[in-house]
Amino acid sequence: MKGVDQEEISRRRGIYFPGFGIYGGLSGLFDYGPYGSRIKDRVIRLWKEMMFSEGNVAEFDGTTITHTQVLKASGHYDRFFDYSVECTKCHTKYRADDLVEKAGIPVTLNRQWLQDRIKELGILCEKCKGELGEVKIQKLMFQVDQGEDTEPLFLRPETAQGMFINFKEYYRFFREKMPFAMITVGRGYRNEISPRRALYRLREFNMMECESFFDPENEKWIHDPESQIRVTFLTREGREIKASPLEAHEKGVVKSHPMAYFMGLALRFYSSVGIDLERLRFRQHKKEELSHYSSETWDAEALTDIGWIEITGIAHRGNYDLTNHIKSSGKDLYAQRVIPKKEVVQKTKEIDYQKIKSDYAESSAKIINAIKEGRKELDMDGKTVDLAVYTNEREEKVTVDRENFIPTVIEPAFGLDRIMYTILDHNLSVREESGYVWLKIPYGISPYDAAVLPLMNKDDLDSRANTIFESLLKMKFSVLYDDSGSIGKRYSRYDEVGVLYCITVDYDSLEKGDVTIRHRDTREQIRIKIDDIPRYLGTNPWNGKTN
RNA sequence: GCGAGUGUAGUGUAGCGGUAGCACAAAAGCUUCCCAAGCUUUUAACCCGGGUCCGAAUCCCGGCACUCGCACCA
Repeated sequence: MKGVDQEEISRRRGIYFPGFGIYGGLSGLFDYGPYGSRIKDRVIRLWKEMMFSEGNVAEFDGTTITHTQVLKASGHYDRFFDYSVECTKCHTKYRADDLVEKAGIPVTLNRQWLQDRIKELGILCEKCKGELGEVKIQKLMFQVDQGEDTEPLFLRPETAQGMFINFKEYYRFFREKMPFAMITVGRGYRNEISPRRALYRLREFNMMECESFFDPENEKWIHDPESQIRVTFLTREGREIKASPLEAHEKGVVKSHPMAYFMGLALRFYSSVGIDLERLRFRQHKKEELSHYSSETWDAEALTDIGWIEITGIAHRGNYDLTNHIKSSGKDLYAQRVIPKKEVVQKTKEIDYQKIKSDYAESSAKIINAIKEGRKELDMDGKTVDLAVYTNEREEKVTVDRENFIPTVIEPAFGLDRIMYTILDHNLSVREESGYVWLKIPYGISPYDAAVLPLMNKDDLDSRANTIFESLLKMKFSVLYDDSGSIGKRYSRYDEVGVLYCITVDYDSLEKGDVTIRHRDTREQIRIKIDDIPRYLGTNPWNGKTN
């Protein structure tokens, strides 16, 4: 929003601010203050409600410290190091492994190795042909040390993995029926090289992620995508179309049905937290942009004062993660589907332990291992032994009505901090004539339900207002009490942090037992009975609509 | 991480060798019965660490942070 400095207001009013201020700060780390924390909590609550309304959705809450094997299987571990090298002349920076790869050599991810190859091959700066400097390592995940001789652990770079490694738990929870989805809200950590722009790029950040699991033969969500809300879709070919998620899917722009479905869900969510859909688009990732695991990815991007920013990524992860965790752990993370009954001949190989023992009493273990490795023959003391002799094939007829498959996964991942940034950007409003600033967020994410204000701090107005305040608190409303400064100044105070209602106790209140209730956006007031206050909070009595 | 620039009360700023002004905000009081009013009073700052100098917020060096470019962004 032009003319409003979001960061200035956020610092001043305790929405968010840079972390560790008294010690000079630490880049990429921000804290949410009293108002920001409440807004954030309510955004999370709305998101969860939205997701849970699907019925076949459950929640997961996992640890942030992560087993190293998980990250090795997920592919994060190999990208753990970024090898960079810089031109000593023009200071252009390159990825060392990219340069070596371009020279046509298979890359080993090792600092010294890369350094040696660059020297050996005489690789120079692509721009100015200057000499390249030292290969430097940038760690992209935060490491946690356990002890001296143990492997380090890592803080998770995304929340998703917990939803894959425990797949079987969820599969049982949903009584082995697909599709279903798991959601989680939590923190992730990435050691960004240059965190910048307030909440945009953080090193510790909040995510709201969902992993939905499908039988690849029936990759459809249980409901159809949104058909009413239309937004811009920007395809990987650069085509722009205005469509609802349903239309986008039917036209083949968005290939995946569930992906289109989650786009609609995202749109309803954005709308409920006050993000302007006129300043929102879905942008498809180009081929070279796709993550190591994804075949189709769409980002929801919002237009803010710092340009188009990604606030949600909806990625088709295929069966990448589960496949790798099956390989890496050796555990069964398969789902099963029911198929028509059929008889199949099952061939099983049995190792004839008795025969091995009688032929090779001493070195039977060698033979057995070779067979288990699937080898056909083995050299024993210069003689070639035919291993087939030691196995018996057995054929068995069995009835089968189930088969294994690895579910495919579609992941809508919402960046909470960026969503907060966008909400503030889209809702901080200025009155042109006076420069008056107010935050026009929906009631659902307003940090407090209302502020209770005595018109003046005397004549019993304050004690009456305080009684109302206390009783609203008892009824579990989140309210504030404020008797300091002129009434106008107090209205302004709560307008600026998005509190929708101000309840004012004036002289008439003392006689009639009523109060005025003021709406933030219209500044209109009406008089209502004190007992009616709870009924009015959350509604808009000025036009009969709810907020 | 590199290059350039910038760090002064909660916020926005002035001062640029003689230890800091202003505005808004906040607090106490007066005033005012409804949209950042006024008056009085008060609280409150030179990013951190070295160096030069009789004396440093000011000059120099290092760090940290921010802004803008470059690079990075699983």
